[in-house]
Order: sequence, then C-alpha cells, then structure tokens
Amino acid sequence: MSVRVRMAPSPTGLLHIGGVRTFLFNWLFARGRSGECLLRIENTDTGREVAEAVEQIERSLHWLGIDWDGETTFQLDRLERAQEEARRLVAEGSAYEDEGAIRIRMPDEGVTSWDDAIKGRIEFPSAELEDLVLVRSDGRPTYNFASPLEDWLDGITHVIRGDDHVSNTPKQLHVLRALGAEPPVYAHVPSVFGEDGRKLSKRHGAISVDEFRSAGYVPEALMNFLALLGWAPDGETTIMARDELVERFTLERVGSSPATFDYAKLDWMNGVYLRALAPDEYAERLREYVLGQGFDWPEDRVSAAAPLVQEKIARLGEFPAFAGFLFQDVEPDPALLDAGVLGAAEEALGETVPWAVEAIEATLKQLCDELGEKPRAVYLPIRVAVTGSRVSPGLYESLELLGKETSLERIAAARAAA
RNA sequence: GCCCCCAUCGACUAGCGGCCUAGGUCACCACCCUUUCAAGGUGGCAGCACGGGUUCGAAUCCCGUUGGGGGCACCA
Repeated sequence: MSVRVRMAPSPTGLLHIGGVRTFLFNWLFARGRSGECLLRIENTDTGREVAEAVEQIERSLHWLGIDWDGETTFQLDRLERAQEEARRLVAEGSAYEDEGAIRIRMPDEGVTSWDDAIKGRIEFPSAELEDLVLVRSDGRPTYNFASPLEDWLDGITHVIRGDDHVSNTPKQLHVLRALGAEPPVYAHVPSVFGEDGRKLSKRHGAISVDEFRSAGYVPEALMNFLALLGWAPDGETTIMARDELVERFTLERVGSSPATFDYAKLDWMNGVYLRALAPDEYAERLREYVLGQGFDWPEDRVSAAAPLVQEKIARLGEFPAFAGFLFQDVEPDPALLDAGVLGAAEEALGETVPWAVEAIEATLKQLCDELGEKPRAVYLPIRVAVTGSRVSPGLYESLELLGKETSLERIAAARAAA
C-alpha cells in the first residue's frame, strides 16, 4: 500500500512555525516514499476570513517549497457524510442519541493502545474515555469525529501530527473501529518551545512563516533548520538540501522529546545558505526581498550592492541597516569623526582617477603613509562619514558604488560637522 | 485531582550494554587573518536530572523521585 498523509491546519491566523514543522515531516515522509501528501483544512465554519487564511496558508507552504497533491479540501464539505455515518452508528448500536447530540459508546474496561511510530507503544486505560459527542445537537460533527472519519475517507495511511493529539488518539481509534475502518499508523511529533522552555509565542521573535520571510530568511535554510528540529539523520550532518532531506527522512529517527527553537542557529544556517548562492542568484533574491519589503530603491543599485553584502549578512533583513547608506542620506556621529583625516581624505580622493576600487585603495593606503597613521585610525572616520556607521561593507567598494561626487560631498559635510 | 508523554553540554542532537577519556553543529571564550563587520582557520569551555536496582560491565534495561509538557469540552 502506498503512503498517503495529510497536512491539516485550522484556518486561524497565520501559519505557525511549529505547525509547519509538523507539515514538513509529513511532506518529507510522503515525498521520500513516492507517496501522496494532501492539504485538508480543518474548518468549523466558512467565510471570508477562512478563505483568506487558507490562501495565506497555501502561499506560505508554497514559499517554503512544500507542495501537496490534489485540491485543498475542507472538513466542512463532508458535514452531511459525517451525519450520515453517525446515524449509521446509532442504527448499529455503537452510538446513541443524547439530548439532540449523538454520542459514541466507549468501553469501560481494558486498555486502548497503539504503536506510535515516534513514541512507541502507548496505552490508555479505557475507563478514562467518556462517551464522546460525534455530532452536536446543531448538526455539526466534532473534531474527534470528523478528523478520523476524514482520515478514513481519504485513505490516509499515516497520521503525523503534533503530540498534543496523543490523548485524542484513543478516542479516534474507537471512532474508527465503530466505523469499521482500519486505523492508520499514528506518529506524534513532539512540540517546539521558545527559548524559555515555554510554548513558542510572539515574544520569542518570528513565529509565522510570513514573519520569517520578511525577516529575510531563505526557504531552503528554514526548511533545513526545521527538519533538524527533532530529527537527525545521524550525529554529524547539519546542512542538507531539500532532496537530501527527502531521501534521508524517516519517522524512526524523529526524537521523542520536545525541541527548543534556536534563533541564533537559524541565523547561522541562513547565512550558510545565503553565502552559498551564486552571485547573480543572490542579487536576484536580494532584489525580490527589498522590493517585497516596500523599499523603492533602484534595482540595479541593489544588484550592484549585492556582492558587497553577501559575505556579511546572515539575513536579508539586515540589508537596509547595513547598506542603506547607498540609497539614502546618512547622519554620522560627530564624536567618531576627525576633521584632519577627513580633510586630507577629501583632498586625496578628489584626485583619484579612475573612481574604482584599485585606485581608491591605493589612494587611501598612501594617505595612511602620509599621515603616519594605522589604517584603523584613518578608515574609521571616513567610513563613518560615508556610511553613517562604523560597521559597513568594504570601504573601497562602498566608495566606488556610492560614486565620487556623493562620497566627496559626505566627507566634506562630515569634516564640517566634526 | 486523574490520565498520557518526555528527560545527554546554554541550544539542536549522536549514542540503541562494553567501541564513551560521551562525538558533531550553534552559541560562548581565546588566538590567527583583517580597513570596520562578517566569513574563514586553530584551540577551548561545557552534559548523561536524582536515587535505587539488573549486569562481569549502564548514558543506554527496570522501578521510584523530581522536573517539564500535553490532555481530561456539544474547542480544534
């Protein structure tokens, strides 16, 4: 039997990174086994908010590189079928009506158990189980009925979901049994925490896929990082491209303890991916990013700035602060300026021809000799004058790209302000 | 309160009874390189939650304790 899994988000708010990690595991599992991966929205109502949320979810998954088979389906679409099945169960005696609702009979003794693909054997005393409501008095099926029902109807072979569903599983197992369905393999993936060991939330930083995108993370890095959150192919490998992840992923190697989301490590990994990009590819991503963030900076100049920053920044989101001086005026801190150095620099650079990295470098090195100063002492005030910061891309390249005229203007203005 | 799950460096993890003097990666520290910042190189710091067993031998198996998480809805 071929593998079929499903990603089942609820259409509320933005796609949470913890949920995405669960979807990623589903996707990796299916793709590595030539299986199918469905997208099913677990909605309890419809409306414009839902439609927008679904669109948002699809866009986020698409950006990340997670795809799905067939049309997106909606739980609510099977409302009638659910009611039908519930009535059938009543007719068969495994369920009964209770004040307008339909409840399923749960066993009073024994244990309900299954072999979880991640956590191993799990057993619940059946006495813990209440007769759960299948269909509410208003006719809507409950989650614990609709979900296993749809898994069955969709031919889902493996249910890979967050471990907050562990205690729902025995209930769903009984629903399936009453329905006459063969239960799928269950795999409960541990949750993801924020750095304080609490549930990942807003105050930890980015949590939705959208936020990671606008912070300037690239999808390949985010996918690689997420895959490693709770899973490892061995003790050594860290950087893995999409195909390698697909090839190597197994549920057996998903750990059973919760993982903490480490933003610093994600930053590092994002930098690794960013640096590995071919220069023109990097420039293209940078352009898309800058544009997407709403900056109306000239694209050719952004492209020209790309090589200056590729080695330097770990997130595209650092670009505006790091290289913004190429696109807008600066306000240097007078305390870091040095009128003497700036005056000499203005004069020397004024005669630099052509205005290119080699000539600029030669000019500045000579300036150091003439002033009898270390490059450190000479370059700082110039850097601050031109870029407005003591941290910037390479000075020669920055001057070249900024252009002679603007560079000299800024140096002159800074000299006056010093 | 009851039920279920989890427990290796600060973080992600490798380890599935002897290859462990517990390995890798991030972070951190030091040094090197260097026009700043990065990147890169070298070295370093740091861990089997605790207590009992089982065994010739335990990070690995069993029990308990503690700690964390999840659940106990006509929510999903």
